[in-house]
Amino acid sequence: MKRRTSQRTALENVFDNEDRPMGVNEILETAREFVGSLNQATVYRNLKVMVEKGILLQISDPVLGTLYERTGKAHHHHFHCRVCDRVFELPGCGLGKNKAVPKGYVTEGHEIFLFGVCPSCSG
Amino acid sequence: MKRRTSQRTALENVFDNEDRPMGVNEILETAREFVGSLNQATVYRNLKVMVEKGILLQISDPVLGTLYERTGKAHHHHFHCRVCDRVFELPGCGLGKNKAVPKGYVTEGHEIFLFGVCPSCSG
DNA sequence: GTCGTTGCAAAGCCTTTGCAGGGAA
DNA sequence: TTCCCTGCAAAGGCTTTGCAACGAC
Repeated sequence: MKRRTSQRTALENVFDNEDRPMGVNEILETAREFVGSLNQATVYRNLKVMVEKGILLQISDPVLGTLYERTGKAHHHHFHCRVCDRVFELPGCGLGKNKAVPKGYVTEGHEIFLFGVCPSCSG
Repeated sequence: MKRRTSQRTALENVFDNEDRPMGVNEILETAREFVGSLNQATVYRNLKVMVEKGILLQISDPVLGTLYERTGKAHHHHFHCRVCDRVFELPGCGLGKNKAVPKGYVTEGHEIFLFGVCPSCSG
């Protein structure tokens, strides 16, 4: 990732415009609004690089699979709407101090996924 | 799922002997100890049926992908050991009452994944 | 004997990779 | 001009599906 190309700028634009984890397909289609010829392989390659560089975070949705989001945000978790199948970021962390695990387990991190209906779909 | 075959018995044995979510490959290899000729496609087909019947639960590990576990257990969450890459079930739920979500979100369920080192690997 | 099940192979996704041409510096 | 990056197509995993043979009942 040493050269600035229109493809990479397109990908960054996508994440600038949508503050929400997205899958490869959505990223690809949105990015093509900027660079019509954008290829899937290029997207995969760049997403990988951006994750390694620490610009993006890879998360795993139980239904949608791999999603990508910008790093640098406050600790948060994810909400999957079963109606529109979009994932949203929820501020804060509902994990109580009783997240205590059984003796012998050493916890280093956690990921929480909530399921339900989002405001747009329940309103 | 109307006929009892040796293949299905083998699959049930696997879940009887290991109280831990497992991936297709591990399930297949373990089940082959009972039925050597067991085919991958058969495993996929039967796991699917068992999930539909409510015997098994399908969960999604961020690293390992799809895993299967027996249903009917108390509410619990999962712990992924980064050393041995096995997943364990942790009793109870550390999600506090402040799992309150922003206005407009309707929560119907949740899934928690903890990451770290398990007793066998940290001891 | 029926017809649900299995094994095998082919096909379908999603993701990665090899390669030659194209473009940033 | 250099050589990083892209597009294209082929190849790799994982999972599903079509089909003929098998076997539970």
